[in-house]
Amino acid sequence: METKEALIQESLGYILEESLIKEIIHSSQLKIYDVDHTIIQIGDEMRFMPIVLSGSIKVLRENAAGDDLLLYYIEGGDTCAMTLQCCVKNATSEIKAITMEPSSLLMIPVEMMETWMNKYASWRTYILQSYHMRLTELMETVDAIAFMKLDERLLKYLTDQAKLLGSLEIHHTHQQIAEDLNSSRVVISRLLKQMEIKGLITLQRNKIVLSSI
DNA sequence: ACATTAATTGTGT
DNA sequence: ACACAATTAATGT
Repeated sequence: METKEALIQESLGYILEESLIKEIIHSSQLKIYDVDHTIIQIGDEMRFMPIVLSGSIKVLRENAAGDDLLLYYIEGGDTCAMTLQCCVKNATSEIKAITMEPSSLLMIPVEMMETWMNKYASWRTYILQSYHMRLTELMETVDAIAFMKLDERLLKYLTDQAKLLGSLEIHHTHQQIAEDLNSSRVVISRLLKQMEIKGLITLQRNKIVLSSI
């Protein structure tokens, strides 16, 4: 197991200046989570901004009825500046975040955010870039929901997932996929079957294998 | 190794 | 959407 310092240096060392790295090491908390662990639940009080050091997490929105919708993913070295933004206002989370693989996260206390924003140019750039990336991904998701049919969205979901986890195999049940896409299990099963007939994928229990990306 | 049960997936209405 | 059948994995004996 790598030390906290090494992990931080490895993922952020190139982007952030030395003195800031020292401060981060000093005031952050390192958290290690297993796969499918809920890091942030809706209504949680936001006292930390997470930076993903390794692994990846998905961010979902939930409606009043309790249906989920996948918004975007956050990979290693990335952060969710939006988490911070949407939570400064009312201090509770509007979204939930779940690990997609075993992941290590760095928890930055929110009170450090403003201090560092004023103090470090590299931090400002980092946060703004992250913010921009999240917004771009969010727009892509909005486009997908507004303009793509479910079968196209499903294919995009599978390829995104494969790219992110670096494997053609996707270990999800049809039910879990349906939840991410805010659809129903039967519909997903049928669409997947069609894709299998077209030769795009092969189906096994708890596992979908992409023929190609 | 076998039987039982639970979870997942497939299909017709 | 619902109901049910079929298949597969997990567990106990």
